[in-house]
Amino acid sequence: MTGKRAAVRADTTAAIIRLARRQVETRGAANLSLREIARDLDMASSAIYRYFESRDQLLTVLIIDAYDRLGEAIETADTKRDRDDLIGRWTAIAMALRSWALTNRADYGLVFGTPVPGYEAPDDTIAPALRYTNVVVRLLADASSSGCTPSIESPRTRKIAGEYRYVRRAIGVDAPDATLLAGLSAWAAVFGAINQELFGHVDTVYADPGIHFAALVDMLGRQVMGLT
Amino acid sequence: MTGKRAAVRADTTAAIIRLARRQVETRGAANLSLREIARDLDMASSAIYRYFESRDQLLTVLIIDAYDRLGEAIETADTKRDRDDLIGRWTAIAMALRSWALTNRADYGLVFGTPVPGYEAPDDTIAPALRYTNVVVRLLADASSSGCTPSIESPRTRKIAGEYRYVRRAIGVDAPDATLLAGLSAWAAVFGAINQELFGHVDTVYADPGIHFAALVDMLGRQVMGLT
DNA sequence: CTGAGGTCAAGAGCACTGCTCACATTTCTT
DNA sequence: AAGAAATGTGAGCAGTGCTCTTGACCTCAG
Repeated sequence: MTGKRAAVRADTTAAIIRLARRQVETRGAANLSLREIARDLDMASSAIYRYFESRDQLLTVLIIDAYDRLGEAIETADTKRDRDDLIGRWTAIAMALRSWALTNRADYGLVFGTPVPGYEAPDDTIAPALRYTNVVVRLLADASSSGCTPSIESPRTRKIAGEYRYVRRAIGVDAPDATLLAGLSAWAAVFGAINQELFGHVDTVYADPGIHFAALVDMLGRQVMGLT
Repeated sequence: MTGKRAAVRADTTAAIIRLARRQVETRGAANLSLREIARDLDMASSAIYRYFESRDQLLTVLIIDAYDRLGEAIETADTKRDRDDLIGRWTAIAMALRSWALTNRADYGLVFGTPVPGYEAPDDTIAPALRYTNVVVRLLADASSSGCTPSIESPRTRKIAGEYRYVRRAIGVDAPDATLLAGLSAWAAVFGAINQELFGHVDTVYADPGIHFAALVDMLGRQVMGLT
């Protein structure tokens, strides 16, 4: 089953991905060139198509890979802490997200940057994409079930109550409105801050964005968990 | 001074920009084609270069334009409210940002999406880029000077105090640490939420993302202004 | 051990891209 | 009206993704 052929094939595939990732890092996804990869590998450009059926599919593989590595980073950050240590887990998750983003800028951009209009993410991206999400959802569930009440209030209107009823079902967390609002808001803030830092929208604002980020995460953690 | 020549030139320039914007909307910035614009305009592809020196420069013009329109949208949302109505201004600004983003997805992606590695934004983008920022900075300044104290606490360490000293100078707002933290965090949350919604990371979470967004903005506003 | 079937690479070629340059045409200025 | 400046043209270069035919190689069954 695993003859010489299969081994070589795996090597070549890995080499293509490696070079592709490097190109995306240095020149952006838009400038990924299959021909250049082929040149670097000393093979005909057409040979690449034995390994990936198109440029888009190569990019999709890169995206799946990125989701997967991100998921793993977030998961290990989470599971290193005691399950009861909610604040510790929150902080670890948020910090892991930021440092993964900083050390894998291209991957982050691929995954969380501008989507290409018309590009429909294939089904095999769904599961990897949910990995990092599930970690924070589980944290929210744990926070809720261990009786945390966030130090914020959710507005009470019919519309909002209905919306959060939907959210509860969608993410499978049976938490009160205020917890959902606080948690989703905190998660959005973390992503927003990372986006701003990585994509250069706050270059002149901070001396060291990491210090502000830590303060932000700390504040949000206390807020969601309701521990002043 | 403004003969036939200049008028025609202005028209052609506008037509190129219009077609370029439409291409970016439907196919993404990566697939912007000068040749196709030329074809649509019934002119030689080389003629485009009499109006824009390169594809990159055309994109830069689109970016500047986008920043400018965004700035205007945010400014008018802000100035429609009484200067004292801090919560009203905050809500108007955040809502205007979201609705601008939703109705100008391509522009939003151009401005806040994945930056191209190696692309250095030219100097003429700086001023337009600051327009929308200045609005929210001014709001923060007003909130601080009218005695709002946010309902959160900033962690107190030497590092954090030092960082916010820097931030105070950088954005020119003489507000206490807690106000800066709450304000910047709220701003990040708004952007994060819009990013997630627009770039398709929460498609299955909300029935109507707008309802959650309104609740989020409301909660953040009260938090920053310290009312309630 | 040999030959069939599957796998892989090569190279030519198509249609597209950004961009340049010499040249023709048109408009503005003097 | 004449010269200068602006504008459009078309050919051409170097690059791209992708396809297709052709031939070589490897693997495995008979």
